[in-house]
Amino acid sequence: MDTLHIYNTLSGKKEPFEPINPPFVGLYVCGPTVYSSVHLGNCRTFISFDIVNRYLRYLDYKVRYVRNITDAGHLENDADEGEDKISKKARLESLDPMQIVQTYSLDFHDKMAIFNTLSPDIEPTATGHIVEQIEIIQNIIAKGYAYEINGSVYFDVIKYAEVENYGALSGRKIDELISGTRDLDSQDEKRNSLDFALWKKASPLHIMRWKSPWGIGFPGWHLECSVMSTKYLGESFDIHGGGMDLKFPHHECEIAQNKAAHGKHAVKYWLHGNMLTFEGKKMSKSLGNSILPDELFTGEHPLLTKGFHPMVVRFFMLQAHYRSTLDFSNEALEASEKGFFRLMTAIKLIDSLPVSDITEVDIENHSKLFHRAMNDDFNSPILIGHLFDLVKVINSISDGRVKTNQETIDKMKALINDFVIDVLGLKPVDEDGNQSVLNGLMNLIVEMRKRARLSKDWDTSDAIRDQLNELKIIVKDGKDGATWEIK
RNA sequence: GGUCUCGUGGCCGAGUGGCUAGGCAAUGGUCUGCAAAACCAUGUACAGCGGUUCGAAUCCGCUCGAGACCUCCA
Repeated sequence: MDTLHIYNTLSGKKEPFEPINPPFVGLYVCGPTVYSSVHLGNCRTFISFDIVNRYLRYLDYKVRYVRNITDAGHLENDADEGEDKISKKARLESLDPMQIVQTYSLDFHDKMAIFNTLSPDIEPTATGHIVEQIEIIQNIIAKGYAYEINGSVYFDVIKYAEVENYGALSGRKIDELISGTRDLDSQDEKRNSLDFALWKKASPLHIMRWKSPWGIGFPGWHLECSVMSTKYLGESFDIHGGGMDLKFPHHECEIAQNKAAHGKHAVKYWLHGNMLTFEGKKMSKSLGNSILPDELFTGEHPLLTKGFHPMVVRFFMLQAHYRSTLDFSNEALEASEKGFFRLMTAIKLIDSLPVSDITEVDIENHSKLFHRAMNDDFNSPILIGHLFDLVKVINSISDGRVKTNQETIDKMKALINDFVIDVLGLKPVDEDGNQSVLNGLMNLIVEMRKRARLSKDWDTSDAIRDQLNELKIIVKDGKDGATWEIK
């Protein structure tokens, strides 16, 4: 593919990417609910869309990337007594909800930076857009697609479905949805179990509360994305992304809200990233099989044999296509780790390649294949496959088996920079004073000194100790062997 | 139960009608004091059965298995 094609969930097909107002591109991605630490599954989605963002920018589109922070309105469940996740956590820990929000927003940003994802251009919060959310609710009520009851406002899905296709995105049919609903909870004040909350009345327990025309309450979860995406990207924008698990009902509700309020579907291309699985099952907090980024970096987790560098984890994720599930395992991570370092080692070789007058390398062809891979719905695993073809070429040049000239080397370097550093967002890792390497080295030196001492080779033993002293490393001989520390 | 997706060689994972994906692991070789690295070579992989076709991992049907969504989830 010579131009970018992306898979649109709405049509179920790969479509040529044609922005509404080129060269501008509006990109909205559903961000996290900040009531606990992000786990690896969450991170995968944001890394997937980081690639989308990066490649669009590489193609010189003027991207406005909006990713929200859900800091209110996300309910524990759909029942009437459903409690806001953040509100609940705050109550349980006797904290102000905004402390929870701050703690986990910082954690989220920290992890996104560690994974080398680019920051969104705008990162709006639900609590910062209460006024806009109230306005759109009033609008939807005025259009007749929402009703108030006991201080809460619900979207009338049945009425909406009479004129619009509710389920267009997720491929669901309204009749099947109605018959398929399980709970026949008589407590439910909604007209139909499919209806979803636009505004919820706050119970006395609920500490996050705002004034509204319907009394004290808080906004429904689905609403914020409709409001904030259109506020910052316009009533029609190009790409809306999110995890596959948000397709229904979250994104379906977003579409319904937008159509009810503005009479049109806001989004041109819907993109959905697939799940990270563990032993075949979706990694999620509720299943208790989630792994936190820090646990993976340090290896401090019962299911992990060792720690992995964030760039290795990123590389691992990019070796699968964003629309496929990816199964997490120690073995798979270890394979990626070796591959990643093979790639990085080859890249470092470029600067010291022998230069010839002639070239046997068709760098333009590599470039073409790289572009073709990414143009095909951001196919990063194919790109990585092609990168390893180039790795082989680089190593062969280094070994003197293949000849190439300076011009080709320059182009190669630029190409690697574009695709590895800019598009895939991978960066070399080895230079930042790796503690485990230091420990390994010191263990080695201490062991060699021990051997010298056992054979009463005091000259060698003392020379090692003195030279380490000069490096500000103190060796201390104790009863149980030597220890060391940095002065 | 309903809707949908997936099942690729030891592992991970691309690929949607004919052309070696790739990484890791494995085996043989070149190189090397020995290793490592690198390079070269090596895999009757497409859940099963049946069908369509000159030709199927790829399309269709059935069977088996796994998963996702239908309730909060990236």
